[in-house]
Amino acid sequence: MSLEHILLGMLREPATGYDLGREFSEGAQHFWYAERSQIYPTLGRLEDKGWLRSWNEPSERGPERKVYETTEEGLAALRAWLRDGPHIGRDRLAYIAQAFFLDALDDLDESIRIVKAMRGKWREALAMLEAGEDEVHATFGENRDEHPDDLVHPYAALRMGIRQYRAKLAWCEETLTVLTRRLAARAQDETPQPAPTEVGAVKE
Amino acid sequence: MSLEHILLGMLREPATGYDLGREFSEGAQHFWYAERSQIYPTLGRLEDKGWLRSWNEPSERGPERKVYETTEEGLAALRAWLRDGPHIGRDRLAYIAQAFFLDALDDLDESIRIVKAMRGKWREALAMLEAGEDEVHATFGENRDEHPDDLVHPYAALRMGIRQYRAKLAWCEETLTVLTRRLAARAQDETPQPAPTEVGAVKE
DNA sequence: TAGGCCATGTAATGTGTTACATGATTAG
DNA sequence: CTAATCATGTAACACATTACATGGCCTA
Repeated sequence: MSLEHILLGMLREPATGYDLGREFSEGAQHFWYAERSQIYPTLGRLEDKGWLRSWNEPSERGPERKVYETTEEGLAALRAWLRDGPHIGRDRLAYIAQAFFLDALDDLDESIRIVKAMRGKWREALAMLEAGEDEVHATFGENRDEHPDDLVHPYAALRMGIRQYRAKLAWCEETLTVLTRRLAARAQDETPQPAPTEVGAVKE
Repeated sequence: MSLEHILLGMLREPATGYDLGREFSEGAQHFWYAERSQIYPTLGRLEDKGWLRSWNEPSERGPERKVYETTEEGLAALRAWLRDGPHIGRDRLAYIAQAFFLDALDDLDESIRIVKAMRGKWREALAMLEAGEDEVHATFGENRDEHPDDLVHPYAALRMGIRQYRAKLAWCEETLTVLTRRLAARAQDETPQPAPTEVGAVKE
């Protein structure tokens, strides 16, 4: 199960279930998301297995905080999961499915509207990741050879997110070009030709 | 629910649950996957809603085939789903999580091994999509303005897949370069220096 | 005093996977 | 005769979402 291992990875630094939920929803972790209602029971299970330990701490405001931390056994489990090879699941990408079936609308204006909406969402997501990258550059410089050891992998993960969103955005531009040209061509077809010249011969 | 709408889209051409399952597992649909054990009950529900109709046909070999087809109401539901804006779910990408937490191994050779394994899988996936693209080019030419109308959206979906995999592969190369350089630098650090020259002053 | 954030969780429901059950036909 | 492919499905389990419950403290 992936969420378990992701929590093990995150809890090498102690945190509460609430903290983890916030990290997910603030997009600190662009590669995963979980609701708190899923996080709390999972933390309980991991503690039962001995992969996490926990203790209580008073909160500045609000109720007591239950702080968790990965144990040695938990770290071993995380390492086993990492060494187990890439966990590439089958993609379920509803937005590509939408692109695929968009001809059901038979309305290029609608298609264009939807692709532009995608572009808007992905631009926002990319901006967030690029802000993270800028911060890294400002702090440690642009030369990756000089980044501290423990930044290498998190930074690589960030780069993956950036590359993926850029690819999506490039696709939006490519697709908008194609759709717009087609729309223009169709508009022209429907315009009554002032002088048919010799094109008429090819008709049907 | 996405699977329902994807089946509605696919069943504009009549097919059986078995056929749909084969399309998913043969990668004809690179953006979605479902087991037959999920497909059959979903088809039943869609028929109850009146979004699909079905009839039986004898099979060439094997038991009777139950063929489904999208109804007018089903098509309307599909269109509503398409017009509803982009369905961009929160990503759950275990492989990026692995990249992120890989420092837990503290072993660059292992990191490199895992990134190479990712590259291998994605190369295969890309090759399949590119083969599909080649086929399109061979049949309809490379100029998208001249593709038939009903190919436009499926082809755009294919392009998205290709761009995504290319981005992943570019990331693999970038990451392998960084990791290899770092490995080399570390090996050099650990090699006993034959003549420390004046670098010794900076130690600690 | 109302709403937001802190902080814990449970319950019900929805979605997806794995394992199992059944049985015909065909190719090796 | 064995295995693969065709073809249907159910059942048990695992994972994820939405809604609900509780209550203190802080700010506007």
